[in-house]
Amino acid sequence: MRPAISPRTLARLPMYYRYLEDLNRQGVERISSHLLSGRLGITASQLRQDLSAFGQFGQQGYGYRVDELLRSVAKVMGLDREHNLVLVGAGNIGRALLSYDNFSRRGFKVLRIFDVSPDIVGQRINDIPVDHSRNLAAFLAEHPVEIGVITAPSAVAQQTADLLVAGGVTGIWNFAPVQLKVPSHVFLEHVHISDSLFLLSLRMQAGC
Amino acid sequence: MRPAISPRTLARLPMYYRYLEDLNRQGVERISSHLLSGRLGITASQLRQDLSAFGQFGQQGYGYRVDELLRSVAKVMGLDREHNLVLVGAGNIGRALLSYDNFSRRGFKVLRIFDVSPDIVGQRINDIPVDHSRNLAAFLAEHPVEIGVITAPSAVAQQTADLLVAGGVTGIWNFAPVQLKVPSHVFLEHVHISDSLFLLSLRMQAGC
DNA sequence: TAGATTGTTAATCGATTAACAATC
DNA sequence: TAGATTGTTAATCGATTAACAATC
Repeated sequence: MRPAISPRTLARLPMYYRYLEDLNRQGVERISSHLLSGRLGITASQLRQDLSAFGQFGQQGYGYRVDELLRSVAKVMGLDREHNLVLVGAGNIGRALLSYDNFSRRGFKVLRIFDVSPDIVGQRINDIPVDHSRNLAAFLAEHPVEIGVITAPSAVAQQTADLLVAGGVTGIWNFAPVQLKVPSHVFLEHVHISDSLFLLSLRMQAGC
Repeated sequence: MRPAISPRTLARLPMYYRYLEDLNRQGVERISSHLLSGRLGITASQLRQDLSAFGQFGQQGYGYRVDELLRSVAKVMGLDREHNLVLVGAGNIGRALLSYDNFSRRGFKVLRIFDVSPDIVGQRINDIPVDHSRNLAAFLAEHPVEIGVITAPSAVAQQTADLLVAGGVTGIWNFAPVQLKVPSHVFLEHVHISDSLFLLSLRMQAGC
């Protein structure tokens, strides 16, 4: 097993990926660590240090080939393969995520949506069947799912996480504003939307 | 002016606030740094260190009064006053944010929504008038707005930010997956939703 | 009072930056 | 070749943790 990579380094990879995609789309062939880091507001040292945690992708005197680096970063991030997802909670945020084509394009396939509202159970959203949440465990027993998306209300977030974990999910993407407890083998990422607004307010207030 | 507070400390405040609110709602009167930090998965040292950047809120031998600490943290975060917002881009994410009552409850008032779609310009969403984006500058000239929310497509995110800054906004809450450039007096918080999913994928792939 | 717990100082740890030999 | 730029080691910086005197 590779040595553990620093969490800060990991957290910057998606930004690199996003920007490299942009450059690639624009047809840029090569880029140096100085130019790339400058655009991202970090130092060239940091960029090279970060990349070196995953391998050697550049050439002295030349820099990086954008398309090659993009492909390498994608692979490191697991974006070269498919991921099966389920989404629990088809409220506003859930629907916003589902309508975002960026994910399916990158191989994140939502197999099924779970909700408790009789209005939508049995329907389809973005061509994905909506099932009642009580059937979540049964579904997971039948289908291999890597990632569970929690867009359900806070009150049921923890029990939803428990069901997902029991069903063999190894990654949870949580939008409910609560600290979830999951076993250490399960990876947890949260998007605390309101925390972000409150942090903006705090920084404006504190002036830093 | 107070000495600058570490960005990591700032970033944890919203979590403290959220959890204290929970405790307060449950009627808990007092809590020690050990108990509180334990629930949040950090050390008691870190919690006390963080709080001490803003003042002294506890009592030796007793701990913290939940309601007092909550009020203090809210004040530090600027949540004891109103903030005027405008939202640019009433797509899926924009609408999801607008339907989230959590913000208006905390004093974040969306004065107006801007979009370019003829289907919604002139309508109201959640009782907030929708105006054409071309009128954004004019609106900002007439109304004091602190925070601009960018939920518009990436392609127009930077020019939207420029308009907001020119209009006197001092905080930008950005949901477009691009690195915005803003002057140093403007505070910028972004919610890069897809970065978060990609980071989850990366961590699962890398095993850390 | 005795026990508990804070606020803060000092020690440790980790992350960032600087520097440079290797080399395209 | 000469100039440019990488990958990596060493130096610096900042953040976290440990420890403890102060005190409720």
